[in-house]
Amino acid sequence: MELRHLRHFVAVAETLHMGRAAQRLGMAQPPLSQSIARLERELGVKLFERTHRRLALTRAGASLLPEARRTLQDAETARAVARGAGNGTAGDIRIGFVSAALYELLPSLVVSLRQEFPMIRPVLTEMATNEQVAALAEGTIDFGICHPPLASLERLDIIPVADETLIAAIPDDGRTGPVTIAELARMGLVLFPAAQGPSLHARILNAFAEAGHDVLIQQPATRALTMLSLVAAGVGAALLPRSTERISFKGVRFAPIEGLQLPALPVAAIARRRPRPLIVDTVLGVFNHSLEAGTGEENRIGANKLKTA
Amino acid sequence: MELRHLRHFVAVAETLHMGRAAQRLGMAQPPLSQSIARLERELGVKLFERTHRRLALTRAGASLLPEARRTLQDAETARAVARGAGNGTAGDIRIGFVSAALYELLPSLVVSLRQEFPMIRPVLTEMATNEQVAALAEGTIDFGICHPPLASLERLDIIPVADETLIAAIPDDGRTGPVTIAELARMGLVLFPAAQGPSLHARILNAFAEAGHDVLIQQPATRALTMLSLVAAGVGAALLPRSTERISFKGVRFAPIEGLQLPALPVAAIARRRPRPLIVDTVLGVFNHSLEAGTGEENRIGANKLKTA
DNA sequence: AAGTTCCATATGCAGATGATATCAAAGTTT
DNA sequence: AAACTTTGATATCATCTGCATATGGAACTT
Repeated sequence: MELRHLRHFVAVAETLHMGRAAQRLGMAQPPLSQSIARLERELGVKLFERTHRRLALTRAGASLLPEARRTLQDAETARAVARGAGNGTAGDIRIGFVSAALYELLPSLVVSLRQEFPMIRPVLTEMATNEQVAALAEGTIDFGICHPPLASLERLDIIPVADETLIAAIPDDGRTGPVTIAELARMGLVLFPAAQGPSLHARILNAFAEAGHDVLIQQPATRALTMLSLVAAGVGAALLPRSTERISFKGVRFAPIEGLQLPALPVAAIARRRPRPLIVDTVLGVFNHSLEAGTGEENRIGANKLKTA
Repeated sequence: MELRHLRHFVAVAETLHMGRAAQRLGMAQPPLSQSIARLERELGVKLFERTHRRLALTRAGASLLPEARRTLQDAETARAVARGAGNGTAGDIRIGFVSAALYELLPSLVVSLRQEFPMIRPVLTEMATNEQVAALAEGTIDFGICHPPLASLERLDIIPVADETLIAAIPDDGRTGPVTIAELARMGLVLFPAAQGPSLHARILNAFAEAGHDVLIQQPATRALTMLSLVAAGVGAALLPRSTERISFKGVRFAPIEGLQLPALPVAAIARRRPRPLIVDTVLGVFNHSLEAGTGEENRIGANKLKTA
């Protein structure tokens, strides 16, 4: 049994007329009759009732029809996916992203991808910036959304996307409004490990020092949710990208920081330099689109226009 | 592109070795290489990376693989369904049933069917006994669960299944326990139309007459839920098969009937006489099974063993 | 009764499929 | 380093499948 036979069967089943079905298939009627007969022989079932000068589906034929249609549809999809993978409009794209991208950048990218290239399937993994660089090097991901600057920027395209503001997540004290730098210093910080972003790490500590406060790092942590959990437990205060504010976490409140000139948190897209799979360029393009489209009031990130170089 | 090519591709993709794949496919290696090359040419995509004396899937190949597998799987299913439809183990079976079957007979049949013949798909329609007879005659259903006796029993196999006891559904009076025949007669009845089961209809009225009570039919109704709704509205009392008791309907209570020798409500399976599609015999067999299996305490219906004639 | 419609059968040809033989490249062993 | 092994590609040929044309036959229509 081959797809051809299923195509023939479906055509005949839909027209119930050998001649017309043959015409639709672009072939003559006799070989079509034979093809159907062959299929019936192989399956050991009559698919059509030939009586009364008219064709009618038998029960077996009626049962086969939807299955045949589905098989043909799948074959067509397979074809389209393979072709699409060739020109970068289908296939898997493995995306690494930092948690700062989780609430705005990533969703808008995924939505845009589904709309524009439904045959592209994003495979998402949250990972820190340095992990992304390593994963790109060893080919584990194709595309990263991370926080520059990067340690090794060789063989990578780095496209600045936006600057995120940092806000504080502090144990809920029942109050609202900003926290002062003195309060933050008193609580101590839950911060990412220095290795994970040495430059930003240093700049944050510097900012405190310049303001005349000495701040203690109570506990390093990597993921946003871990940090929030630690904050809720009263371990200290965390500095997180503003979009994290969307999470409501029992025992934690978010507050802008008063009197402290914290560095902005840059966000960039990274990918291997060319030569790289076409799909990477496609996704970069969609990412660009989704940034332009997303600059309404919903998007708090000042969107630097992304250029694919 | 034919299924053959997909089979070849999947074999090579899974072994990553032309020779072994060819062996698995029962063919020589050279034509397999050609077949793959042909597929790549048609799709316009390289599916394998041939470098390093070893095969490796390209991105396009990796994308195609699951689609190809799925297509082959569907084709296999199509085959199985067609074959199964030939020997009565697959396909649609259109079942008509009276509401008395809704809570015990029908579910156990459907469950057994799913277990024993997952490729058989029951298509269920609730209809009265006389409707079932007509539907069988014109080929709208294949199988019925109804209440004998039937008006025209020509060309039908009738297999007695069980006797259901009738109980009363009366407007909720806050009490529990049985109702008397006098009370029922006073309320009047919500009963099915005589045409829908002349024999039972007559026997019910007779039973009242013999007990010395004249009973008024307040309102004819066909479906169990309609009757319950009318009972709740205080129109009268309904006589329903005991399994209906499972429904809890606001404003209605169920009660056994005291002092009235009501006829039992026979239930039977009906189908066209042979010749008939094999699937009908299969379903009759499963029905039989499910009756035997279901004679635990959960089954209040005394199960007469069903014989397929 | 002749004509029309429609599916099945018969026959022939072209192209695809697969087999055998051979080649080429890369890695392994002696 | 040379011979050998492994593995995929290419060449050539036989076979078979699939489609076309021609024809037959049954059922319904005019």
